[in-house]
Amino acid sequence: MDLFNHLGELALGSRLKRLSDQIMRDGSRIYQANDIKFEPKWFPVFYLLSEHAPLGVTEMSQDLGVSHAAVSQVVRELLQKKLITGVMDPSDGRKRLLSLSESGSELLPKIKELWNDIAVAIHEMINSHQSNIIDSIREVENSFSEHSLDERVALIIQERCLDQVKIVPYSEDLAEQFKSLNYAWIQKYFQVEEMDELVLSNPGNHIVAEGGQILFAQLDGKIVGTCALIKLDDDSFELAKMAVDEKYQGRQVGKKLGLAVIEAARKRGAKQVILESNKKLIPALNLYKKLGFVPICTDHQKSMYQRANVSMQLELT
Amino acid sequence: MDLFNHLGELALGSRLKRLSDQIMRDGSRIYQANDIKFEPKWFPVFYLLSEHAPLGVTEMSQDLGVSHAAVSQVVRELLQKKLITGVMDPSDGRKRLLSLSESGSELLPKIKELWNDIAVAIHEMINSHQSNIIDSIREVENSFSEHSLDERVALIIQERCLDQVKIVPYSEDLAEQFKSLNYAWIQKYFQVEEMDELVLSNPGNHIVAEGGQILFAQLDGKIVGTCALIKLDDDSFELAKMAVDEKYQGRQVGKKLGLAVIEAARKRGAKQVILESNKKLIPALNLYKKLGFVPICTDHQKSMYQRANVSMQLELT
DNA sequence: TATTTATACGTAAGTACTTACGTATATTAT
DNA sequence: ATAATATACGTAAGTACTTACGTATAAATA
Repeated sequence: MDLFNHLGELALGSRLKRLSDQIMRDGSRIYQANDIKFEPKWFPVFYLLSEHAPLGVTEMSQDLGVSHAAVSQVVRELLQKKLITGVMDPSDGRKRLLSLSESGSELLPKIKELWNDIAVAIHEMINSHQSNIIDSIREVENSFSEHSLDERVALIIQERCLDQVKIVPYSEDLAEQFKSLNYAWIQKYFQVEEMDELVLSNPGNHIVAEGGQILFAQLDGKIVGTCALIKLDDDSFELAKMAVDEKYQGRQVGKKLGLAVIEAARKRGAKQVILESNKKLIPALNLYKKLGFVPICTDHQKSMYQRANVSMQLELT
Repeated sequence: MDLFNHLGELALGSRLKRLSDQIMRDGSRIYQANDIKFEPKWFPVFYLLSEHAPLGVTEMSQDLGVSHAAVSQVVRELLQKKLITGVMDPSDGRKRLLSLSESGSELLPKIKELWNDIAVAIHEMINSHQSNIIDSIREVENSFSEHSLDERVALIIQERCLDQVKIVPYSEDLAEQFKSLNYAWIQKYFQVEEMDELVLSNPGNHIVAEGGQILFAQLDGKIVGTCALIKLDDDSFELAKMAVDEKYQGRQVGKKLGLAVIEAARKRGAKQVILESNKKLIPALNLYKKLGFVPICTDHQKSMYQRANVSMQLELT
C-alpha cells in the first residue's frame, strides 16, 4: 500500500518528514489533553534553559543544531507567554541572557512529569523492536556530518562518469580530431603558436614515431577528448596536448585521460612525468594536482611554448 | 555537544525533522548541480506517476500517506512546469487523471539515473552501519499506525494516575465525606431522594453493618472519591454510591474504586455484582463497561431510586 | 424522484523550520 | 586610533507540509 516501503532509500527524506510531522502533531495533542499551554516546538529551547540557563540565542542554536533564527522565533514566543525572561549581558551588549521566568519554573515540574510519560511511551515502543531508531538516526547524523548527501552523490556520479569514458589508442583517422580538439582550447585562451601548428598537423610523426603515444576519450561512441604522452628520454615523459570537448567537461574525461596517460608512461618504464601549463587554466591545474603532480620551478624561457608559465612533475615509484 | 544525543527519546520528533530538512536541502543541491530543473518535493508524485499513471490526486495522497492538499499543490506546480498533464475522468467528473507529459517522460531517464545515484549513496551509507534506519523507521511507522503517540501517552498517564490513587477503608470520621461527595453528583444531575438521605446520613448502619463495605479514594492525602458495596444476599452484592470529586475526574479515581470494590466482593465470595444507574451518566456507564459490567434487563419500577433506568451485572468466576 | 451524504479536488491560512538581509556591538588588523 | 571584519541577534520572506473550508459531482437514502 505504502509506496515508501517499496522505495526504500530514495524516499528517506520524505519519510522522515512524514514521521516527524506526525510526532509533532501528536505532541501538540498530548499537551492539550493535559491542559498544559505548551507547544512541541518550544520543547528544545525550554528544556535547554531549564537545565543550562542562562544562555544566548546563538549558543542555543549551536546546541540544538538549528538556525539561530529558529531559536530567536521560539524565544520571542516564550517571552510573549512569559515563560522565560531575558536580560542583556553586561559584558556583551549584543547578547541576551535568557532563563526560565517564575511562571516557567512553576510549569516545570508538571511538564517534566509529562515529558517523562512521553519518553516512557516512546521508549516502550522503540524497545519492542529489533533495531533502535535512535541509534540509527545518530549513525546517519554522524555520517552526514562527515560528508553531506550531495557530496556523496557527487562522488558516485564522478565514478559513474569515469566508468563511461572509454580510452582508445591513436590511429591515422583520428589525427584530425586531435588537431581540432586542441585548437579549440588554444584559440579560446591563447594563440596558436608555430610549434602547435607543427605538432598538431602531424602527430603521428612528431609524437608517436618519437616513442610517445596519443590517447583519445570516447563517450557514447563519440571522441570527446585527447591527451598525448611525449618521450623526453628513457626515464622522462611529458604529458601534453590534453583537450576535452567543452560540452563534456566536468564528466571526468580529463581525469580518465590523465590516469591512462600516466599508466602508459609507467608501462614504458618512465620514472617521472612532467608537464607545462598556464596559471589561467585553473580547472586543468586542479586536475593535475588531483592526479598527483606537484609544481616544480623551471626556466620557462627555455620552453617550446610562450604560454607556458607553470611546470609540474609526477614521480613514478 | 549535541543536546539530542543526550535527550534520546524525547526529542525524536525534532531530531527527525532536522534530519529530513537536511536531506531535502541536499537533494535540492543535487538536482541543481546536475542541471536538472527538479525539486525534491516533486519526487513522490512524479515517481508515482512514472510508474502507475494515470492517477487522481486522492489516490496519490493515499499511496503517499500525505494530505490530498499537499499532492494538489505539487500537481499544480508540475502542471505549471509542464512535466505532467491531466484530463478529466470521463466516468467521474470530479476526478482528474494525471500522467507524465511528453517533456516529463523525456526527463525521466536522466532523472532516474540520478535517483539511482542517490539511492546508491544512501545505501552505501546505511549499510556501513549496524542498525538500518529504513527498518527502524518502518517499525516505528507500523507502531504508530496501531496506536498514535498521544494514545500511548494517555495510557501511561492513566496507569500513573491509577498508582497514585490510594484506597482507604471506611471509618466513622469519613461518614461526612461519603455524604458530601454523593450529594454533589446527585444534586447536579437529579434530586436527592428519601432513600439517599437515609443511607447517606448513616452509612455505617445501612451499608457496613448490613455486611457491605465503603471504600474511599485518596489522592495526595485528600479524599477525592468513594464507592459502596452493598450486600444483597450471600452471592450478590451491589456497587452503589460511587462518587468522585469533580476536580479530580479523569484521573482514574473511579476506575481504582471500581476495581477495589469488585475485589472486595470477590473476597466475600460474591458470584455477581450488580448496579443501577441512569442513561444520562455516560462517563460512569463507560467506566462500568470497562470494568466488565454488561447491561441487563430489569423492572426499574421495583428500584429503590426513581433515577434508576439502567441495570448492569458483572459475573465473578 | 428528491434529498442527504460522501467523495474528489482546490484554495487559503497556519506551522516550524529555512535562507537572506539588516543592525548593533565586539574584535582584529592597519 | 581608525577601519575592516566578525559576531549576536532580529525580521522578512520562502518552503513544504498541515488543517479548515468551499465547490462540484457521485452515491446512497427517503
